[in-house]
Amino acid sequence: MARTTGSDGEKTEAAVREAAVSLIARLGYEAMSMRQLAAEVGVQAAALYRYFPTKEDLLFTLMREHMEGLLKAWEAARPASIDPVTRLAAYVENHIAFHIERRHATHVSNMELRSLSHERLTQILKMRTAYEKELRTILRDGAEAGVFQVDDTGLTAMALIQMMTGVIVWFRPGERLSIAEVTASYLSMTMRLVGATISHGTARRLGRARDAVAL
Amino acid sequence: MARTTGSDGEKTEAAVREAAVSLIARLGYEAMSMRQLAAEVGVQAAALYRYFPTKEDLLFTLMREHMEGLLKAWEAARPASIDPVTRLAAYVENHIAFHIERRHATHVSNMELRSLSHERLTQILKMRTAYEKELRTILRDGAEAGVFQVDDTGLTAMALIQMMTGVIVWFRPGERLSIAEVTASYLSMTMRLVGATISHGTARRLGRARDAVAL
DNA sequence: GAATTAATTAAACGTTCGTTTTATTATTCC
DNA sequence: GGAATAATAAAACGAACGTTTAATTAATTC
Repeated sequence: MARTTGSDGEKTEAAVREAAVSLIARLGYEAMSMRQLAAEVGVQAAALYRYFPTKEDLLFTLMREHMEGLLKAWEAARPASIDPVTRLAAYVENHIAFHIERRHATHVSNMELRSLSHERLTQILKMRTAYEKELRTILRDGAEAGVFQVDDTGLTAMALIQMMTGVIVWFRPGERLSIAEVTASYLSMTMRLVGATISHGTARRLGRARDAVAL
Repeated sequence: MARTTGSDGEKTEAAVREAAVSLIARLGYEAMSMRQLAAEVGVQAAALYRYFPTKEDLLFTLMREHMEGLLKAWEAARPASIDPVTRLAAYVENHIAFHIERRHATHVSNMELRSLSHERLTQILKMRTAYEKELRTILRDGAEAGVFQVDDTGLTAMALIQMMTGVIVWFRPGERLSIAEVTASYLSMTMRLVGATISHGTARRLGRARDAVAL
C-alpha cells in the first residue's frame, strides 16, 4: 500500500513531534527506536524520514524549539520595571510556569544533550546560556542596589535554576499541590535565598500571590 | 589466545566498574556498548560477562552501591545534636561533599533510572526516599521548634535536594571556586531559604565555615 | 609436576537498529 | 480528467547490538 486516505503532511509532522517528545522523555533518546516512534504515530518508519532526515535532526528540532520557546516566553513576560525584586519574581514565575507546562520537553532538553553533535550542542548551550544570563543580570543588579544579599552571582543563578527546574522531577499535576501553590512556594523560597529586602510594593505583590494560594 | 599474564578477577572487576561509571556518565547507558566498555578496560566483551551476567546487572550494581554509599556516608556524618540548624548544616555539607566527589556516579544514578527493571527501580527509589526522609525530618523538627520558616516540608526538601545535587552539573574542580567555597555558599543559601534563626552557637559554626573560605 | 580451576580470547548467533530504495496510492493542479 | 506531486507502505541493507559457546592459557592446588 501507499498513501492512506486523509493523510496530511502537517498533521503527521505534528503527531511525530508530539509522540517523539513523549517517547524520548519516557524511554530516552537512544532507547527509542524509529520503528517504535512510527508505531506510536500509526505510520511506517520510512514515513518519518520525509519530515526529519535523521533521528538526530528530530532530536535537535525538538530541543531548539523548546529553547526558542523559553526565550520567547521570557521576552514576553519580562517586566518593564527596573526593580530587581519585581524582575526576579517575574523570572521565577515564568520559569516555573513554562517548565511545568512542558515537563516532557524539558526532560528531553536537559537529559539528551549528549546525543547531539558538537556543533548542535553548542547551539543549544548558547541559547541556554543567554537565558541564564538574564537571571544573573537580575541578581547582580539587585546585589549592587543592595536589595539582594548574594555571595556569588553565578553560583546563585545556577542554584536557583537547578532548584526551579527540578520541580518537573517530582511535581505531578492534580496531586497534593496546585501549580499556583508550588509557584508561590518557590517564589518565597527564592526571595529568602537571595536575601531580598521586601519593599512596600513588593510585599503587596507577594501578599497577593499568597492570597491566591489560600483560595 | 586466552588468559593473559597477570590477569586477576578482582582487578578486572574494579576496572570494569570504574570504566563503566565514566563511560555511562559520558555517553549514557543505552549509548555505551559492551564492546566499548571492554575496549576501555582492555579486554574482550565476553570477559565482562564473568563479572556481570547482563548489562543491566552492571548498571544496577553501580547504582545500588552508589546509594548505599550515600546512606552510609550520612549515617557517619549525622551529628548527635538535636539542634535542627546543626543537623541541616551537616546534611548539606555531607550531601555536597559526597556528590562532588562522585560526580560521574551521581550522574548515572540520577539519569539512568529508566533503564532499570521495575523491581530494581523500586529498590533504588526506596533508598533514595529513605535518604530524602532524613532531610524532611530535619526540616519538620526545625519548623516545629520555630527555628525554620518552612511552608511545606516535602516541597522544601525536594527544592533543596535539587539545588544541592545540581552542583555536579556546573561545578568543575580546579576552576574558579574551591569545594570549600561552594559548600559554604550552598550552606548559607540553604539557611536563608529555610529562614533559619541563627543562634549563638550556630553563628560561630557558620562563621568558621566562612573563615575557611577566606583562606 | 600433574590436575584443577580461574580468566580470558575468538568466533559466532539471532536480533534490532537507522536508513534507503522502490513502488503505490491519494490529492492537487490545470 | 489527465498529469504532476505529496504522502505513504513494503522490503531490504549493512552495521551494530547484547549475549553465548567453545577453546585456550595462566595460576593455583596437592
